[in-house]
Formats: sequence, C-alpha cells, structure tokens
Amino acid sequence: MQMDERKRKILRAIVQDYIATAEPIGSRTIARKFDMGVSSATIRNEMADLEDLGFIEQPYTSAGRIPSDAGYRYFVDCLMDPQVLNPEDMEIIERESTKRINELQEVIAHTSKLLSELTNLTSLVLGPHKGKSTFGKMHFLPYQPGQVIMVIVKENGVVENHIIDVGENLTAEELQQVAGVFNQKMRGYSIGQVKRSILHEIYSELSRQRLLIDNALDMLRAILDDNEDEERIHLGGTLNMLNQPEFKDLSKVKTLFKVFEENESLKKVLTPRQEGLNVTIGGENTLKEFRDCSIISATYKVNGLMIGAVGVLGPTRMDYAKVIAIVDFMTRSLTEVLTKHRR
Amino acid sequence: MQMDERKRKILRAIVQDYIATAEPIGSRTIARKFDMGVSSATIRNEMADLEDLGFIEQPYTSAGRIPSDAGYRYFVDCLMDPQVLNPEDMEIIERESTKRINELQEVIAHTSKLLSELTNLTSLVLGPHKGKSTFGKMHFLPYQPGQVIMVIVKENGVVENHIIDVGENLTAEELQQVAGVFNQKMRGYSIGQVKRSILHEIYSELSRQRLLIDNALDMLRAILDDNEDEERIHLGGTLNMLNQPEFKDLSKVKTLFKVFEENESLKKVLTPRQEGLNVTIGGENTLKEFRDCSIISATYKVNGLMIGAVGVLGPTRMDYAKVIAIVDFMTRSLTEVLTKHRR
DNA sequence: TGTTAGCACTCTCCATCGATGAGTGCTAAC
DNA sequence: GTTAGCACTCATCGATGGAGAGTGCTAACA
Repeated sequence: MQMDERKRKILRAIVQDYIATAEPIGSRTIARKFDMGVSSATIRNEMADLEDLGFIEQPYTSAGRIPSDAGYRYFVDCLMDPQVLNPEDMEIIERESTKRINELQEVIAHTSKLLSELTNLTSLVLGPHKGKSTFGKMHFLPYQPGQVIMVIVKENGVVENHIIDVGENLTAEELQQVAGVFNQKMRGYSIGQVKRSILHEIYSELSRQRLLIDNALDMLRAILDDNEDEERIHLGGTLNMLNQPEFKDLSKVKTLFKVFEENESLKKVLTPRQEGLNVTIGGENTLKEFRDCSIISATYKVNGLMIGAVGVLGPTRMDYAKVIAIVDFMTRSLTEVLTKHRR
Repeated sequence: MQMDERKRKILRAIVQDYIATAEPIGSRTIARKFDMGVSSATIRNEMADLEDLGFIEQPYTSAGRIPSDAGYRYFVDCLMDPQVLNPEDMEIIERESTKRINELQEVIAHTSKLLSELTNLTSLVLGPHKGKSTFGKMHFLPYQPGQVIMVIVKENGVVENHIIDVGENLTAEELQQVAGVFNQKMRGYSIGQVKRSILHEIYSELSRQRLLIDNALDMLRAILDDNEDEERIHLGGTLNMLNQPEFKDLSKVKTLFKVFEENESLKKVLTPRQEGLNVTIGGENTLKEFRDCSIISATYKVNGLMIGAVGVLGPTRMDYAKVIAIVDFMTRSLTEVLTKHRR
C-alpha cells in the first residue's frame, strides 16, 4: 500500500486537529471540519489504511484516531509547511537580544525564559562547552591588607576575579613579579598540563611568596578545572507542562520532573547528534521518561569554537511548525549576540 | 472554658498525628494510639471543647478532626518541644558549608538546595539586600586591542570585572591616569550622588579619553545601580510540593506555582517582619494563595550590614519542630560562612 | 460531677450499573 | 471506487447503594 495525495491530506488533517484539540478525531469530524469532498465512509477506509501503515492509532476501540510517533515523523518530514516565524515573536526576540547583558550565565537564563514563554513549553539551554580552559594571563590588584584580587584571563577570553590571601603585605612590585612568573610559565596550559617541573620552576623563582603561590595555584585549579557551572543545563518554563492536557495526571508530571532534576540525563538528551536543528519525536527519545515527549533542539556557536545547544521539550502533540521556527530563529539570534559580545 | 492539661495533651496528639499521617483523626484512634487513660467518649467530649475553642475542626460531618490554624499556632507557641537539630542533618550542613564557594550567588543557590533537601519542602532564599552600592576603587587591565578589563571594587568589598571598549589603543600610563581620576573623584559615592560637577571635572581632566570615559560611566551606572539580580529570590525544591498529599489536586499546584513565578510577591512574603525566626501559619499569610501553607523564615546577617532571609514553605501541616530547627541552624551557619568569606 | 457504654445518625468513599454517545468495521448497493 | 446503513464496542457520566469511620446524645455508673 502506498501513500497517495488523499491519504496525505487526511493524515495532515488528523495531525493538525490533534495538535490543536488534543482529542482523538473521527472520520465524520474530518469530513465535516476539513472539506475533503468525500464522505466519512471513504475517509474511514483511508484511515484504516493509515493505521495499517502505522501512521495513526486508536487510544481504544471506537475512539477516534490520533497520530502515532511515525505519523508525527511523516508529518514533520513530508507534510508540514515550513513556517516562517511570525513577525511579533521575531520582534520580541530581537528586542530582547539587544538588551545589555553582561554575563554569559545571564544570556543563558534569558534565552531559556524567552524560549519557554514563546512556546509555552519547557526550554532547555546548554551553556557553551568550554573545552579545556587554558591559562592566558594573570594580574594582581590590591584589596584589603593581607588579601589581593587575582584577575585571571583565560585563553578563550573569559575573565574571572577572585580574592586570595597573601599572608603578609606584599608590595606592588612583588605581586607583579609573581604574576610575571606565572604568565611566563603557564600561558597556554590547562591545569592538567602544568607539569611538576613547571611548578618547581615557579616555586624556585619565587621562594619567598610561598603562601601567595599556594593560594593562587589552589584557585587556578578550581577555575581552570572543567568548570561544571557554565556547562550546566538551564531549564525554563517547567511549569508550562502542567498546562498540557497530557500531563493532567500527577504521576506523569512527577516522573517528568524527576528527570528535570538530573542534570546528567538532560545534558545527554540535549547534546546534539549533529549540528543544526534536530527533531526527536516520542519514542525516538533514548530517555524512557520522555517517550511521550518531543524535543526540538538546535546548536549554536561562538566564534565557531564553543558549542552549546538550546531545545524545547513538549508533549509529542506539539505545534512542530511553530516551535521549529522559534528554535531556529532563536539559535541564530543567540549566535549573533554571543559573537558580537565577545568579538 | 479553659485549656487544661488533658486538653493540651489531646491537642498535641491531634497535631502530631495529623502532621504524620495527613488524615483526620477520630476520638477512638486517639484513645488507642496515644494511651490517654480515658475512653474515647471522654476524648470525644474534650474534642468538642477544643472545637469550640477553635483549635480543631472537622473537614466534614463525622470525619475525624484536624488542627485549625489556631490549633497549629497554639501547638507552635505552647505545646511543641523545642527540638535540637538531629546530628546527621547538622553534620550535612556543616560539611556542605565548608566547601569552597566563590560567588555569593552560588552560596544562595547552594543554601536553597540544601534547605529543600533537608526539609523535603520548598525553600526560599532572599539574597543580601545590598543597600546602595557605592564606588570604591577602579582598575584597568589590558585585554584585547581596543578593549580593556575594568575591575570595580565596591565599598562593600564586592569585586566585579567587565570588558569595555576604549576605541583606540591607550598606554598603560593613560589607563592608570583615567583610573586615578575616577578613584579620586568618585570614591564613596553611589551613582546617584555623582553630581554633574564631578562628571564635569572628570571630563575636563581627561578630555582626550572621551570614549573610554563614556563606556566606563555607562558600565558603572549599570553596576552601581540597584542591582536587582542579587536581590532576587531563589527557590529550591518547588517540586517537593508535588509530594505533599494536600497538593494532589493539580489546580492547587498551579495557583501555587504561579506565585512562585512572581518574584515580587515572594519577596514581600519573605521580607522579615522582625529579626530572627518567624513562623507564619496558614491564614496568617497575607498572600491568599498561601493560605494553606506555612512559612518558617529567619534572617541572616553579613558583617551586621547586609540582611537577607531564608525560608521554608510547606503545607500548614508540616513538622514545625524539625523545620524550625533546620532553618535556625541554617541561618547561623550561613551567617558564619558569609562572615568568614568576606572578612 | 466526671466518665463511660451504647446507639442512632451522618457523610465520604467506592464499586456497580445502565444509559448515552462517539466512532468503527463490515456489507451491500450505487 | 464511493457511499449509506447498521450492528457493535467502549469510555464517560450520573445514580444507587452498601461499608466504614466518626460523631453527638443519652443514660448509667463511680
């Protein structure tokens, strides 16, 4: 049996109606709502075929039909009109992205919020994978007696500042000397690459500032170590799930929310299989808790180097055309903002 | 009618049993479970009295009794054994608080998480109210061509760094000169106090670095302006509410979660009426959405200056003794950590 | 006077039952 | 290939009617 034009038309009608109403739809309703030019009986026959093909299914005998995962997949791949994001949403995204935003962490939180508000679904944003952080440059600035501000510039351009103890009062010259040695010996190294010989050299050149060096190295280890923080996943609009009729059952909500608390699983889900846009439908999800959900995700770049991903999670019955348009536009906008920001 | 010892004993039994089981309790059960030395009929009479006094109520005719808000209040004020935090929890808190934590924001997130995990309820943490931020000191450090790192030390000791454009390449001496002028003119001032005359002086002394000054002032305005971010409320364990039998009704969950999204209301709820520990029970809440909830909150200090608050939100039926002990210990620990951290 | 036993009464909870209605699959006619 | 007709299925909803828990009241008892 083959798909023909009429079958496609009927399948499209079923998917669109179910996306809108969340109710199984019957042959009579299709004939009435979408004027097919044929009677309900004919549609009934076609629907039997569509069921044989695996594109639709009945929740129970003599209910209407709903799309199966395969049906959604066919819809997304072959039937859906690729939608241009509606101008209002586009404007919102662009307006929001021009706001002054300082911290990467804030950009992520902001993106996440926007995404969930526009889709009324749950958004997932994975911060840029930083790769191995390598030491770029270090400065010391005076702070309180016995403490200094240590400013670290990593090679990828990220700047961090921390306060460390130096024990005794050191002069500006002494501090500069210490920083100079660090800058000379460690530039371009990740903390793992700093061999004992290098440490040895540092200590021997700066034998008198032992406490300062110890504290600085401690801090560097913490900073340059694969910093989980920026790789953490950010969730937005988890509560939107409560508005979806498929989650009117509390136990379903709970299992879903339990997953939300496990960062590792989420990271795996969102980590892109390939660059660009991905659509994962229902049972295609590796995570069994998401077998009733679909995920639209896309990657973004910064300087072509760091790679992160944003995604939207919703029930399998979601407005694919719209969500895809939003996610697509959002990643483009995000790439642009981040590139501008750290030019 | 007066409360006597037996009435108190019965009320305590009702509250404790209801806290544990979430089921209305009847006279027969009380007589059986807690050996009162009297028959159920006697307890029945006493319960009728307690109901007249307003301490207990029936959800419906011929169900058992449950404590009223007034009943909980009486329990908390007069009946409850003040509980010492159990050693395991105490150890957890102390172990966690010794972890290296750099950012204030992280301390807050961490506290919130810990609090919700220990209580199985929802935690609220209000970051320190920073008051007006005033300018302390500024430094410039080299970054990329055309950009520099601006390090701001506020008078309260907070250090921030930001990257700003300087247009042309400036020498280290020029940068130091600019910073010197800022440090001399603006020390101790909040951005609102910087009068036009001061700006005028800065511009006239540094007529050539116009772009740098403009950008620096822009950034200072953003940084010193009442930074909402650090005053934002942090929620933890919102999902714990789903495990409470009183929220098995989805619509209740939704109204509650809606409030969670309004930071302003939450801030108001948590902003302490007085220093130290506060218990707000059910209908005592000003927020009508929280009329079925109780809040245990407490304030914490940093250097006796900044004041924030932590709180735990749960159903009216909560284990007051335990939660109070946890919140109390937690604020003490928090005060200690923060004081040590920014000594 | 306080305590207890007994009893009728109330009200929720739960399972059962039947009517309703939406929708299907099949057959036969067009 | 399309359509009308019809029997059949199954979820939903409201009504019904025990079962069980708990109360309030009365009367007896110490």
